[in-house]
Amino acid sequence: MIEARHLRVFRAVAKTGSFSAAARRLGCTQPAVSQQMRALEQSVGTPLLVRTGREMRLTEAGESLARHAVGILAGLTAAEEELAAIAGLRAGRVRLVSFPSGNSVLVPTALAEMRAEHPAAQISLVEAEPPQSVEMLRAGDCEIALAFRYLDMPAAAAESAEDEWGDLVVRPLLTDRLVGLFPSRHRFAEEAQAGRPLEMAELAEEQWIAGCPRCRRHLVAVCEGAGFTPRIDFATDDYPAVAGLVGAGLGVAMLPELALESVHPKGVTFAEVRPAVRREVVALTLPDLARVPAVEAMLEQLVHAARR
Amino acid sequence: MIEARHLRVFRAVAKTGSFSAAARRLGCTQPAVSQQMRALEQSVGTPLLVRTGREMRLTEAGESLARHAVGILAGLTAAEEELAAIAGLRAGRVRLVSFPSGNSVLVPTALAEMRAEHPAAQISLVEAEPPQSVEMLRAGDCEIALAFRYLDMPAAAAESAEDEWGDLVVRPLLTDRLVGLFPSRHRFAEEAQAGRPLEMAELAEEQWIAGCPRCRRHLVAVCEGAGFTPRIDFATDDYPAVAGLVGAGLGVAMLPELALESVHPKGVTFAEVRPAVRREVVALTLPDLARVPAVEAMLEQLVHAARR
DNA sequence: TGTCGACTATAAGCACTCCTTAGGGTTAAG
DNA sequence: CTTAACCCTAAGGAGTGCTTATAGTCGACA
Repeated sequence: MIEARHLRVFRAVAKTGSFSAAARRLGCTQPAVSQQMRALEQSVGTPLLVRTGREMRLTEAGESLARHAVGILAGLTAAEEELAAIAGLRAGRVRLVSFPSGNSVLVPTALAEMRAEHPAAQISLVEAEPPQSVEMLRAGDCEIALAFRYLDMPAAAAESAEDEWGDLVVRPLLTDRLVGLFPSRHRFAEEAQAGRPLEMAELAEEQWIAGCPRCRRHLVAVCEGAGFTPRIDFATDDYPAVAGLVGAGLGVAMLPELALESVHPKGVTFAEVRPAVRREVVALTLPDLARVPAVEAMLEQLVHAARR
Repeated sequence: MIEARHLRVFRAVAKTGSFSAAARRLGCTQPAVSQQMRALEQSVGTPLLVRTGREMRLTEAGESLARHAVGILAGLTAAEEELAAIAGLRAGRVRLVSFPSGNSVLVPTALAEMRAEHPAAQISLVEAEPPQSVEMLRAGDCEIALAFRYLDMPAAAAESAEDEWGDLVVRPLLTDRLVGLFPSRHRFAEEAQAGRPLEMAELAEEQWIAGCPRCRRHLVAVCEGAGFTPRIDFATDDYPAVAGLVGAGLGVAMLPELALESVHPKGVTFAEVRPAVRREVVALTLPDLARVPAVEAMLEQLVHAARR
């Protein structure tokens, strides 16, 4: 088995024509070169060099190996340089999966900063809701998945338990509150405008507009924690659409702050609800991927962007 | 520095998708693979694999390295195969330098046997007289040089001293006698025909026809050892020409037996001369080259052919 | 749900490799 | 004849790599 170290030494010897010169070039002592060459000759089974007092010549086998060594060592250094580029963030790819409400503000600013600091990194972005995004992460279809979980849940809700993410690396980004959305003509709108928090229990008779399936399940759980089952008339994972429906007077809704940052619907009044419900937004990745430089840097930009 | 061993292990892991399977394929234990991969990841500075319980996937850096590894390992095995071919005499080149009288019988039969045993070996033949052939050997222009030296020389002749070949490898092939050549009409021809050996001293008054410069010097030394200085009228290194000149009655000569094997001149009578003069034909090579398989085999064929 | 089988990571021990220093022999130049 | 440069060999110490043994984890199957 020819080893790369052998070839590096052999090339130096072939180029300089001397063991001592090769040793100087390689930064080691001459006996080291001598031993390496002997080992190489033994491993290939035939002499490679002719020691003739004054000069050092190659045998036919030596010429042959020298020819091959050029390509092999070129390939090795090319590989090393490419990997060094990835490790040094002069290259590298990160596939990011995010849920829609994260895409509005958080992800764009993080991407902008990433682009500014590491222009060569290639970032791709795909939209997917949490259950699916984690699946993609485990399947190797992305490096980072943005997800969220609801805090302050009734103890009965086992869905958002501690080990929902299992062995994934969890980087908390931010926690945002859920706020209530009412049509401006709604009977609670004026009180909300005045700053009075609404009790969930007061909303037992309202018609509800829900978000994505997961958000919908969460809404049901929260309402049942407050003692009633919500009447859900519409459900869509398009947040602006939810706000639009509320503005049209078709019902009330509860959306995370983050989703509303870039939404300014007409005829909608926001209200704080009690008991407070918070949502934690996190970035997820696999333990090994967390050590990939490009992934590491992207995570860093995400937590930075989350601090506004 | 990426080492070849790393790449071999990495390729096995990438192909099988498992450390254990790679270990089985490589014929070692699983911890060995585990350690090698960790060392490789550390040396390139970024993770190459994603361990996700069930399966083993490559990171971007891993994919990159896998791409490069194909070419690098292909180059390595190509080099190993080519060197193995040279070492196994399925390839290999031997450049042989011989003097003219060796080319007539000895070298052709040796080449024929070499061709028969190792058809793939490429043998080239160049003609040169001993002083020059040794020079070519030292200059790297050939692998084997055929040469000769005279035995039974007067002690004064230091030229053919022990260290004429210095540190070269000397393989004795054969020793042939020098025989006298006389025109058949010569006064000694009849006695020679009867088998009476001629004394050198009897030839003091003859006209001589000499061979190559070296042979000529030797002739002078031998004659002076016998008490006279030869009168040399012609000198040529073409042995058939020497014999032809003798046959034409232009003088006497002394040629090695070997040179006469393929020469059957008309009008020439051979005679044994006293004191007997012998010539030793040897094959020379450099110590390192003596271990090159093709050179080794060619030397073997030469000594074999020398035994008729 | 519990157990079994397969996989990986880690630790300790041992052999081997590799590099160094030290010393000797040879060759070419001053 | 001396010097300098080169190569080889030998011996010692540091490091690498492999092995066995052990623990932990995941998925399958009853």
